[in-house]
Amino acid sequence: MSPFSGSLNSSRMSPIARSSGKVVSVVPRSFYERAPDIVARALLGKVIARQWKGERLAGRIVEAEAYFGEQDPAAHAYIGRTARNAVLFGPPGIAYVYFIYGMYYCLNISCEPDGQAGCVLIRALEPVEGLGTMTRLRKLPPNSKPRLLTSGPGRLCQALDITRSAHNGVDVTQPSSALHIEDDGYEPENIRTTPRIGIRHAAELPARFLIDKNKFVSTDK
DNA sequence: GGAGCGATGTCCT
DNA sequence: GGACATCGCTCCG
Repeated sequence: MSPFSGSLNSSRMSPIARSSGKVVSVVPRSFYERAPDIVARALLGKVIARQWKGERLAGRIVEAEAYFGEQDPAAHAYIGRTARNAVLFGPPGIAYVYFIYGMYYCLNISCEPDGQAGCVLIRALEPVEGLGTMTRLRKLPPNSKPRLLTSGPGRLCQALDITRSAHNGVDVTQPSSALHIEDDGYEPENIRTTPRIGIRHAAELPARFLIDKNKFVSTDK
């Protein structure tokens, strides 16, 4: 299977790089203007790119969860609009970063049209570029297993130095953003759907998507 | 390898 | 004052 099928004839995506014959485009806002479960599934295989102090850090999305709007008891939007979750009610394609358990950040991308809440939680990446820097940001010893870098929502934010103060509200559809999402044409072969994990409310909903047999997912279950 | 648990800041009632 | 979309460390087998 060609890793390049998918984006070549997509005129809606503006190419931002053509190194080594590979067409890389930023994922456009219209991509996110859909239901969270559609977007979560479609985000698998896309690349999160982080410009960090002149260096490029990147990882491929291998696991994501959908959170629906005000009718989803597990979603932050469930309680209605507050200062904390305001991003969720705004336009699609914006990073929603929040602080959890007193020590970790989690990265979400807002979905649905402007005015409608909904988002996708990025749960795991396969690290692609800048593994050495990721290892240091994670405070892991050199030569640690790559899977420890970004296999989990808190871990990947630490590995990419993603924080609420720096990244909540960032537009990930702009190539110039220090945090944006790219499509390099990769298409995952087998996508598996499971219940969401790590939550107490509405946990039975099958809204977690992962690339089957990928060793960088947070857990196989 | 799996279950149990503590650490710790922010938001909302 | 409690909940929390986590992680890494113990302790036990």
